[in-house]
Amino acid sequence: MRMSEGVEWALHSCLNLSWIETGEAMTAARLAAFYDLPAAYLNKQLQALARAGILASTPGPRGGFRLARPLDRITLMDVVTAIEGAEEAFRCEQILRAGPGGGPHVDYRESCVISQTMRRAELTWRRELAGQTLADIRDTVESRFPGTPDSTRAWFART
Amino acid sequence: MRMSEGVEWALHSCLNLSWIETGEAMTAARLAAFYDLPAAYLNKQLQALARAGILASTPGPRGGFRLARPLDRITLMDVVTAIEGAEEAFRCEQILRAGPGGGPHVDYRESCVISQTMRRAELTWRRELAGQTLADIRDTVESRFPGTPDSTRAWFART
DNA sequence: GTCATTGTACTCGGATAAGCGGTGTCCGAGTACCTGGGG
DNA sequence: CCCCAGGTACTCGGACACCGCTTATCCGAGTACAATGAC
Repeated sequence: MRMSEGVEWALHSCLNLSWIETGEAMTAARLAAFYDLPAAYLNKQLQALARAGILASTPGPRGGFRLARPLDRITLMDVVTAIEGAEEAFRCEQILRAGPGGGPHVDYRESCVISQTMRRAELTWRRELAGQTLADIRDTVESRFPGTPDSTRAWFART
Repeated sequence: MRMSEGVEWALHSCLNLSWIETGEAMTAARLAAFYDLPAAYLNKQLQALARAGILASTPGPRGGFRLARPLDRITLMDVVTAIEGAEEAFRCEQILRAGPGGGPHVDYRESCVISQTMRRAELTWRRELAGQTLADIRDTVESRFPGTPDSTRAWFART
């Protein structure tokens, strides 16, 4: 059970977008160059964020990606869902249905105690992710590493 | 990000093992027949549980699998770890290292705020899983569906 | 000088291949039981 | 009748194919800008 590494890329790229905010769009290629990532593949992930309404994209020259809304309205859950999809990690295949007392019209995702418990546990995780916004992350970073915004801006201005 | 379906099989099989407890071992084939699962593949999952010390296995005639310890000492986390492995879902690839201010000797799994937050969220999930034992599940099932232990025993006695 | 038109370069966007882990299967090592014969 | 040896059937255990998803790449659609020429 492993989460796509695109999630990490997306989170870092959103933070970078917030630090270089100039009203201008930033291309996927430049965002990729910052961490030496494959540009076309990062582009694919950013597309997913755009489809989810987290980023806004504009094609053509002077085009690229921008944040579609402020960081305090983007939760970690939003980003994870955009990249990974909305499906849960534990999926009850309802094997009880094939068992002795199994009926074809029972929804075992609801009635199976194992399914309930696993989903409840996963829900606490999702709630934790939904409770953290990218603004929280940004604030913590700026508090611990105050030079980050400036140096990031400088890097993108230089290249 | 999807969890192996073997986790579901393993959890249900452990409960069944607790209900048919007779001092005798139960073969993977019979456990698989209960839910109409591929026997050889379920066997593979049970092997993982045995390696993790959750089940005890004995080969040969009259062989099979038994619970290695009581259900109240088997947590959901134990089973998930046995099947899925101990690695975390979110793995910080330390892309900050390749960035402008990145140093080769910094452990970004520890210092990166994104990594910290993602891991903390995942930890709440793991803690939830570790706080639930299979005995809790069994008690809830027996409370809601009192006939389950008997009917399960009966099915295995019949076949 | 101003405007329209054409051409060009650049960006996202989705369609298209490679790699890898989960899924599924198979046969061998080892063990308990059964069978047959001897004491 | 009891004991022992050999054979047999059964189980786990790990090695071996298969498949779908993640990873990675490429080219086309569309747009803004620049260059060019007409007015």
